[in-house]
Amino acid sequence: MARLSQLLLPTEREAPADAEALSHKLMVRAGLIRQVGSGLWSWLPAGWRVHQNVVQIVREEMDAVGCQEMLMPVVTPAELWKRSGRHGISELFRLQDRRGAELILAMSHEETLTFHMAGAVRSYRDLPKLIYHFQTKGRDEPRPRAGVLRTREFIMKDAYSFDRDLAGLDESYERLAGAYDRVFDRSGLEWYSVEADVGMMGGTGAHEYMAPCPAGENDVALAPGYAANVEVACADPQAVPPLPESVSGELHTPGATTIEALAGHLGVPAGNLLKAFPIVTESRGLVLVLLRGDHRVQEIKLANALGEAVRQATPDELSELGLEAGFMGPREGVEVLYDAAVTPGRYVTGANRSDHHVVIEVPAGERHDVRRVEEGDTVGGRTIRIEPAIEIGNIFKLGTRYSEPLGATYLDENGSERPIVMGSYGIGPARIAAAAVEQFADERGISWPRSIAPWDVHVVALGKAGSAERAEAEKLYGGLQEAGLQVLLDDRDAGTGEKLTDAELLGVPLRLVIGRRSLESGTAEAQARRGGRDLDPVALQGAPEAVSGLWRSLP
RNA sequence: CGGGGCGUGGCGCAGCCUGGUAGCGCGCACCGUUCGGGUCGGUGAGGUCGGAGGUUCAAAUCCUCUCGCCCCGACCA
Repeated sequence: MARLSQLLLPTEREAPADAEALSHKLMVRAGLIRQVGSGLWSWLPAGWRVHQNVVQIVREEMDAVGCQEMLMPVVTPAELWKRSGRHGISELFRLQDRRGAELILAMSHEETLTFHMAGAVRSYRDLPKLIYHFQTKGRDEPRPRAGVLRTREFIMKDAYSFDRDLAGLDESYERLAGAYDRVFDRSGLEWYSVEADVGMMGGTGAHEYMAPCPAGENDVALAPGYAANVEVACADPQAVPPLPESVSGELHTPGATTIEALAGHLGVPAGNLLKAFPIVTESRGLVLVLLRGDHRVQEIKLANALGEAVRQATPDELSELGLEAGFMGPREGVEVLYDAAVTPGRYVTGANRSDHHVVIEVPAGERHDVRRVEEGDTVGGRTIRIEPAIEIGNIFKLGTRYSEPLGATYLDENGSERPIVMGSYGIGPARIAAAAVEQFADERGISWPRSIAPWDVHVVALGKAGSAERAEAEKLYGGLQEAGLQVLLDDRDAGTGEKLTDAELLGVPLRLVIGRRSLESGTAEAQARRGGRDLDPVALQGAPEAVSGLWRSLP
């Protein structure tokens, strides 16, 4: 049933006042989604059609590489998560049943599936296996945002691979990566995959699939032939001229507590300064990370370089060691760590004394790449740019992170017991829908790629109820449906402007208008939503075939 | 978790500072009009002012507590 007169499609003239992101505004205005609570959203009929279209594409491509669909519950015994060590995660929703037994809402399903595999897999002959499901995930996000982009409950396609060794995992990983390429190509999005952080929990490789758009929460570093999340990106820094010899010794720098102020005061580029970033780790205590003044610490790279979690030092910890914010520099008794971009030479740094800096000679020695890459850095001579993107999928080589604690093992040819080697692979259909809105919307509204659009064709019937235009539109509606097209008919008793405006807001790829004017020539006017391009009018005689062809020619 | 902001008919907002029986636009219902870009005119319905407590003759407005929501940052298996 796709008559607008009867459909639940509450369009709005104005966006919710608190909406910021384009996809948030448009998806609410177009009647696709409605908010229930913070990070909790309902999908109205038209929105759900988009979501289901994405789901179907994912399903087909998963099946095509031999991935088997099943279903696991959301409510899960806490015991499984205690065994894997994930019960302590702060985003985990916890609950109790009537007897007081502890349960959780699954954030993903590694534990549950590994538990099943532990029981089902005995021999290397049972491997490999590729399994997936679509299921609701619960994540008590500290800050849900931007409509459906980051929510506390959402549907995810999560797949898992089970192999006997790393070589097998590599094969499964490549196979899923191929399926992912096809999913995102078919979704009509602009996308790319990037190197990603594997996290502190081990894992041997990870890629994220990114859809570039302004509302994206991730920053991606891009150069021809290079793409990486800035959490892990590495690049060659831009050169800076050496510090002029005229600047030397101890410098009186009253109030120059920021890099900008200090560089301005001395009249030298920020790259001549040495920034001190105090951190604390479990095993090392306080460490002064030293990097060029024009650079910033990338805390994930730093944590990976140190092999342990990192936090910023508190003011108390600093004053205990006689360090003063704004005038900090290397000093005896404090461990230092130099960023890789700090080449040996002269730099201005804090003198560990109020209102004073000092020029020091930095020697050659151990370096760690812990800085965030900057726009204008280079990779193999090619310049980096940084853009925001939405993470729409990820693939991750888990290894034995879950199989070991959950006892998922198999016997090899020699009869020795080995842990199963796993991979995990996620896709968020809601994010694909939101990314499509972000990427293709114009000032009039959404412009869906035809592969995920809620309908293929939007037929607008002008004229008043009972008119010849309305009757012809009804006929066209029926004919197009018989030709296998998904058709939405605007049969409301509304004004022309309202109908056309709503059609543009909703963003169905092909719009056909039947009005008095078009009837005179026995045609329906056709317009492609993408670009608002007028197409040749379609003769009502034989319209279904012509429209099918037209539709296939659209993006 | 830190910072900022907002809760007043379905949506968007004013009123609050300076207390005195709640208002505007859109939408909605009905009548007429119009019928190729949110047409025009008329009539009308709809609100415990997020909640609780307090001050006061009187609270949307002042005070206390509380719940909810948004934005920036931190965080993000």
